[in-house]
Amino acid sequence: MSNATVTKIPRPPKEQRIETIVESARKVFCACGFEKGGIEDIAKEAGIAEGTIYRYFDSKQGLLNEVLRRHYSALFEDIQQTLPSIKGSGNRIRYLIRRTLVTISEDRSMCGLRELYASQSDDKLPALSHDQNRRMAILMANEVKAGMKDGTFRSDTSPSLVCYMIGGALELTEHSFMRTGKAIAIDDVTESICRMIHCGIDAIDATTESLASLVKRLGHAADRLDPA
Amino acid sequence: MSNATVTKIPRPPKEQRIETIVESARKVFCACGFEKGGIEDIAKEAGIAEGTIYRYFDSKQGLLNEVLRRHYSALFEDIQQTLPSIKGSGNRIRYLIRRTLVTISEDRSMCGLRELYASQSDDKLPALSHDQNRRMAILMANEVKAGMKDGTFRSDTSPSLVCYMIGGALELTEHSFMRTGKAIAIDDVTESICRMIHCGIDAIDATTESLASLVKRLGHAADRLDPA
DNA sequence: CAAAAAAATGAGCATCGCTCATTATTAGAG
DNA sequence: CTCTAATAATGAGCGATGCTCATTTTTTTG
Repeated sequence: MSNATVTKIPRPPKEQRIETIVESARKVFCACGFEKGGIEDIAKEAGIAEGTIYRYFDSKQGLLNEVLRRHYSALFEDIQQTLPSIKGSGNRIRYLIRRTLVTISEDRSMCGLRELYASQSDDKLPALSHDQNRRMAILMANEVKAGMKDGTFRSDTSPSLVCYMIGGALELTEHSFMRTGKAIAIDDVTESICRMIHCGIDAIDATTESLASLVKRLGHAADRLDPA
Repeated sequence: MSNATVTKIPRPPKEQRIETIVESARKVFCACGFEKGGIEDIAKEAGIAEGTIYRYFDSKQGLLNEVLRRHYSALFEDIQQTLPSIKGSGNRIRYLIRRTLVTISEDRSMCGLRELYASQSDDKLPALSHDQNRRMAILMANEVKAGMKDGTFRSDTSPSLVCYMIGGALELTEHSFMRTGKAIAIDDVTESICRMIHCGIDAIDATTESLASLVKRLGHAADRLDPA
């Protein structure tokens, strides 16, 4: 078969092959979802045989793991670079909330995978998505703890529960985005969540500011009427 | 084959057959999970052929739908009976939170299904679990709106976001319960969530104290100015 | 009782993740 | 370069499973 027109295509190095496979998997998963995106499709997209994929990955799930790992590692690198430059627990929490919303907005198809993924970990692997969620939760919990320590936050606060609430708000906003496709009002949502965290929903007769001044004025008035 | 020992077993009525199938499905799903619980297992458990199941249900997913629908319909009937007897938006929200936590604690295996289910609705049916979550969200949102209307809550609150936060806290508490199996401190969690909703996490000890003392002093002052 | 309708059956289809014997390519030694 | 061993790639096919449908069994109707 030494036909003159046949040019031998040298095998790409291992690294590049993995790159091709992961990128093909990402495309297929994003386009079809995890369940419907078959190994066959990924192999075709990558221009290789199915079996080759299994030389580099244990399973379809493992392939998804890698796709998501790469996606998240970029996000976390970004966060870890930015976070130290922000001062104040409250501001850092606000940043984490906002940054997450930006990520959700940026990549709708990937979010679909993430959602699917989070629940898939029935009893199989310690799912990567959980790890990433936990990582984010840890970052937030640290900020809450820091805030409790320096007196910014109440000391009887449960950091994990606060994170659950923030996480829940983000997750359900994501859900809603996935379903409706309606753009997320990032700044509005961020501020709403922050306000909620900081002040709750109870009505205070006046705003906090005027309450403070009211306390002062009433204090003065009381001083005159009833000097301590 | 008219053997004397063979007794003809009459076919059960349609209703009872469905009952048997759904109950068998519940058992199998709870024991093995949705993925690993095969139609074959359900058929065996029910003592019928696989094909018979498909006379009454379109698909395995449809069968799970019915299992969950029945589970939730009992919960919601209970809630709808109890809710009107509770006065005050805040108290009704507290009840909804607590009732959900009780449900989660009561039925761990069912929760596993619910979780799985919530995410499975990639683009298939409008998943039932979402419907139920939405139903609960609507109940809560109504309470938040009522509270905003009667002045209990701030008027710039976003009802849906509040529900997202509560829902998130509940869902992640559920997650944690599912993973660790550690009992949920129902009352503690309920109170933490409620406190968070009402007051946020900001430290206000100073304000609260001064408000309390202020009230006292104002009371004294008022006594002098306007002796009863 | 006979015929028609309804219910139940289970062998088998289709799909899909995954394996492994076979083939192709590369690397290293002489 | 040639021969050989190691490595990579292939794709037919296996096993599992949700689901179908021609056939059989039971019930209802006249």
